[in-house]
Amino acid sequence: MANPVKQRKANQSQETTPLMDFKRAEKEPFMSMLRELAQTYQAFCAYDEPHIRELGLTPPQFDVIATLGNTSGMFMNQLAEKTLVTKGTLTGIIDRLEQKGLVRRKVPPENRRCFLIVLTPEGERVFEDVFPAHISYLKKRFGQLTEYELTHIKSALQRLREIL
Amino acid sequence: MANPVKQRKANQSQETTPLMDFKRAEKEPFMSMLRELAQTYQAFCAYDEPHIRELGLTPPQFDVIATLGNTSGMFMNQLAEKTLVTKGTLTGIIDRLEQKGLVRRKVPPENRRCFLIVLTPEGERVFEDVFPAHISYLKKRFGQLTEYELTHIKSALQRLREIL
DNA sequence: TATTGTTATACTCTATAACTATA
DNA sequence: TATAGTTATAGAGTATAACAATA
Repeated sequence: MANPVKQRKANQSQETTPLMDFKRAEKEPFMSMLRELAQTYQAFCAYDEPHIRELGLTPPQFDVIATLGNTSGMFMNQLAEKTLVTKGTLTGIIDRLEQKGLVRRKVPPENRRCFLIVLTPEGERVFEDVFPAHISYLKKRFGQLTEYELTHIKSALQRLREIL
Repeated sequence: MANPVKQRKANQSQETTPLMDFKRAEKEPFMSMLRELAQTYQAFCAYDEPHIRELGLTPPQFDVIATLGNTSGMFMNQLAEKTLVTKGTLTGIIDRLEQKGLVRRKVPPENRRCFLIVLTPEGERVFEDVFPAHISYLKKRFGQLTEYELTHIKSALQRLREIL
């Protein structure tokens, strides 16, 4: 899990949604707003993801740990629904987390078709230790926002999600 | 390029940033705002991407076409910077677009180390035809927003990006 | 027969590092 | 030597479909 040094020059992240440079788009007033959404989210990921990867986790893996934290476990199908991946994909993610010793598949006696996925003690430790650290990391930036600004931004985003 | 029917039950998209279910997070006021950001962006992708894929393109491929449209071509390094991928990754993306006949590598005589990537006539056609179609598709949803709402949302996002 | 999850298959993207060709 | 881009390598995620085991 060597600390990767990216070759890219830009200060940026993973996925790019194609709203960046479509000039005709300017005719539509909503396009500049959507471009702003994409850029803002990408800027957030560019800040967020390297810290997650330093912890030796990928974003989907982190998501699974976060989802399992403070629960008594979840079944594959529940977990897939929560984390928005298909069951086949989740199998691979859980496999890798199991290899890392962070989760465990438990077969419940009452229904031996399914697995209850639970955090191992090591997984709990990650959830307890590493997550607060990540939040502190985020706080460095987002702590700057006033409560008023936060509410404001949040309600703008909610309005946007509403129509989707 | 068969029309894929996703197995997932949830109405959702690709990548999930791990901000969904981390309960301790609630202690920090900014966390709910960040969760809203992630959910809103994901909801957008869930709406946006299937339409792009119906056109036979992946999001990064669409991004390249969009970036090349209305230009006289760009070099690999410029294109990599614009689309925020590394040069090695871009090679593969351009390869696949070339296979599809949408872009072409032109060797400029004055510097034979580099390639000018240009849209083929077919690529132009995609840019001219398919993009407006995609915008109409987006308009179905975002056309609902008033100009006042748009400005409001956009400035909220800008404020957020400012601190990143 | 229906449900749960795995496996098989295939593809795209991601990144780094070593390499080739040109300058 | 420096630059532009490819190639090699490796790994993660994505999806679908076929399958096995259980119910």
